[in-house]
Amino acid sequence: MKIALVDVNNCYVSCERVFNPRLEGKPVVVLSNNDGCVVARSAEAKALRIAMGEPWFKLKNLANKHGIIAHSSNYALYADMSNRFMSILSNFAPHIEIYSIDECFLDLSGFSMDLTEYAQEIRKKVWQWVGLPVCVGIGSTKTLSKLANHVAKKKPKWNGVCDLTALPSVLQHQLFSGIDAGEVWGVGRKLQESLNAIGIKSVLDLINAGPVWIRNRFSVTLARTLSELNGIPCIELEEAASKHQIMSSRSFGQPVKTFSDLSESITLYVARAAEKLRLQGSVAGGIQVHIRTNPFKPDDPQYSQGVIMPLMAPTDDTLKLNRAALAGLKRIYRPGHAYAKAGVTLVGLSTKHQHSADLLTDCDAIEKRSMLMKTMDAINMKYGKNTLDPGISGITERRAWSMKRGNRTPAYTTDWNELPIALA
DNA sequence: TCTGGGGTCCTAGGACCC
DNA sequence: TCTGGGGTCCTAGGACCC
Repeated sequence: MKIALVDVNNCYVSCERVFNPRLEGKPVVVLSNNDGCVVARSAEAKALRIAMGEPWFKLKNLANKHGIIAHSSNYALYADMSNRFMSILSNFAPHIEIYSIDECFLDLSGFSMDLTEYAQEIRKKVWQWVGLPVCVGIGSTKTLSKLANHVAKKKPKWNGVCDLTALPSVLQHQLFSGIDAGEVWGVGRKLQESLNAIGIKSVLDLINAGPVWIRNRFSVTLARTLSELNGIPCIELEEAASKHQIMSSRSFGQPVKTFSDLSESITLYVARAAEKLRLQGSVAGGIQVHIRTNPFKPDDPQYSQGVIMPLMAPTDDTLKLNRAALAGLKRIYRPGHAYAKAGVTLVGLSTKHQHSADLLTDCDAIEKRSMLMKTMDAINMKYGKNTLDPGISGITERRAWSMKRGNRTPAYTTDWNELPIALA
């Protein structure tokens, strides 16, 4: 097997730079919803040692001192850029797996040409067509291709492409002895700490550990990772798999106290989640509702609760899902708390047509409802999100709980009203 | 003042059954 | 008085990923 991982460098910052070249060469960060914390950093910002996930309010001083430019996140723009990026990649391999908004695995098994040259061609094409800088890692398993991508990104001498399959194993081991085990895909902070404590520091140390011992001391997951590092594929390439659960949740722009404000927000999240559900042709067997206070305010009374509401029959109907969600909210809502976040998760998903109607099912009513949902989705697709929502979700301008996004750039590519206009 | 959102997988432990 | 052992299923929670 030969797998390439193509990954956009500093994705959100790079997307912003496509439309605003003045950001070039400057420290730039993109913030999460509510302008809460840093989710993307330019190379210049990384050089200032700004960490991923750092709360923005803690960086205000540093920002003033170095002229750091912060943008609110603009997901409509990033999603559209991502689609263009993926569609370019699909021309370079028979099978691809879109792994995240900025990463894609390509199956290059059986390709006999010089893969480093091929990967450079990919980089060139993506740069020419959408203006995004990417790096490419190639390995005989997904885990190795991720590791190769890390090398391509961090070490300039590789010039953006690292093909481990073309590297003799002596040199591979030399390379791996200089990389922390924590950089491996699947080894997070906790695992890295435990591994370090028993003397496994580098990727090479991990490769040399016994698989049985790792399985017993840790977990099957880490044992699988170890096999992958040794070139034995354990993680398949998955093309367009359906989601097993669909979540929609948000932190509020300001604390929310009343049941009615909470139910407005829940209704909106149900609408978003149900739309995704219908898009992938699934139905949900249940809906989970969760609410919580702000854990960063330990002096406030804390409350965090969720409940799963099973449905009589699996459905993709926004209004039925919403009825269940609000009944769940009623169960877990406690007055007197300042809620910071709420959300819903659709669970027990299955393919829509797997379900046969029973004697009590009113097929006519279902058919009518299904038309209503299709119409709603079509209108929202054409005129923008939230054009049509269930009445209870509140009027946009009056929502006390809406997000803060102070520095959002226009939706350059997805909204007619925000197209960039070239000034002659 | 101000700390994201959306996923997957595994494990432990309780309920229940025979 | 003495009160097993093995299996399945479900859920909550943790760890990880981007």
